Amino acid sequence: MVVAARRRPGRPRAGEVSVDRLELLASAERLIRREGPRVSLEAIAAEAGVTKPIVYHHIGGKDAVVQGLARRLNDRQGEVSRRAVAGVEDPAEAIRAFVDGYLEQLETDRNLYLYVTGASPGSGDVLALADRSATGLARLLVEIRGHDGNAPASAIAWAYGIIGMLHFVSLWWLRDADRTHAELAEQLTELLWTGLRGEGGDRT
Amino acid sequence: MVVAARRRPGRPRAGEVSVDRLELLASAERLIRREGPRVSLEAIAAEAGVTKPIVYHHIGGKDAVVQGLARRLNDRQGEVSRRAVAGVEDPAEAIRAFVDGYLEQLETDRNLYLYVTGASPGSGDVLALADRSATGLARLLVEIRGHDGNAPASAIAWAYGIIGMLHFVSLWWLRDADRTHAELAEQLTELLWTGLRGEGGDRT
DNA sequence: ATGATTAATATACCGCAGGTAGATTAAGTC
DNA sequence: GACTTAATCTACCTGCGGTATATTAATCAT
Repeated sequence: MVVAARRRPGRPRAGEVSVDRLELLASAERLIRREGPRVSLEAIAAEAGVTKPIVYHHIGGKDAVVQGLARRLNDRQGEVSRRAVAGVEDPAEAIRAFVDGYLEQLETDRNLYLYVTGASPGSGDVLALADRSATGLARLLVEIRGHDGNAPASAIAWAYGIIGMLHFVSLWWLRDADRTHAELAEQLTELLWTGLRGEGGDRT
Repeated sequence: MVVAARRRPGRPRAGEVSVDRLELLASAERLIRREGPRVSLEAIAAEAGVTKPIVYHHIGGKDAVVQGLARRLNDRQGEVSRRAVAGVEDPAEAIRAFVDGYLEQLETDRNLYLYVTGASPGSGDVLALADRSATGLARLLVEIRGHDGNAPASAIAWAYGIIGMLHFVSLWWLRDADRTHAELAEQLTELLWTGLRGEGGDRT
């Protein structure tokens, strides 16, 4: 394991650049990708060539690190999904593309995803990182559906529900992967689009 | 805080009853209900009037305790939901009753639920306790839907998805409760039953 | 009876991870 | 050049999960 050379204590000399928040997050991400989701703050600091207090100074506690990584992950995943959906007309097909993009990205960000979602020291930590996605998704839901008249109240509930659904399916799929992301996306889309009622619906 | 009198070290005298697995779990549940989801194993042991190693002897590590409590919680919640659904003909109404029962039970088991779901030391722990529910639900899905021909493969994915959905919505609802469980059940049922497609569906 | 074995317990410790206080070095400033 | 300030490291504290070992008493073999 190649550890970056540690600095001397004390203020760095004039020319030396100091680490910043961004660099720390990038280091954390690199380490997690390489070593898996069970890395300590100390290891993260070491990966950046600094020590724990620096992480606290620039970012904050572990929760803040998780938050920061979650944000990057969210943004990247949002970007992928947005690109996948772009130009797709049929809404069901759009959902399929969205989910498929989500799952495909998940495979490459696997460790990062596990770190971010698996790090719940207290309790309501998993939610904190779902909040951003949820509000965004809720907006989208209101937009595309109008939500049957007057109730955007249900949109936020739906958003959390959908995110939870994707999350759990993701964890399960990452653990015992027994199908391709394309297959899984297809299956999830069916549930999301037509619901448990199925294709039949009101036709009878 | 009334702490049960600790025993003397050594084998208990002839008449004295010894704690068993069931009693330990009951104590843990009682403590969590009273003190919230952030209780240590040591506190759980103390609540039962014993010490940590006893918990390890009778149950196992923390994971085992969580598992045990999760099982009780699952069973109770399953019971409530089963009773709520009994005799309901309309499938959509059955779903609504199921979800409503789930949410109502959640309010009384709040702390326990948070303890069980929030305790993820490593990573894939949340899944472990979802597994039982998921396989059961998957069976149910295959049963009531036949799953459109030949694919029970998607049933398990749907099951994890639905459980994840309920889970996330539950966490969110427990945190910022802004509606009644009846309202939320109604909204979730709409999503689960008709899907994002909505009532319209194939009618056009 | 009495010594050896076994069951059931408590005490005391280990290691790790998150978090923090205080020492350390050098740059800026008057 | 002395003083303040910035940025860093070292060293520690705490809480928790987990375990090794001592302690007590019942049980069993002789």
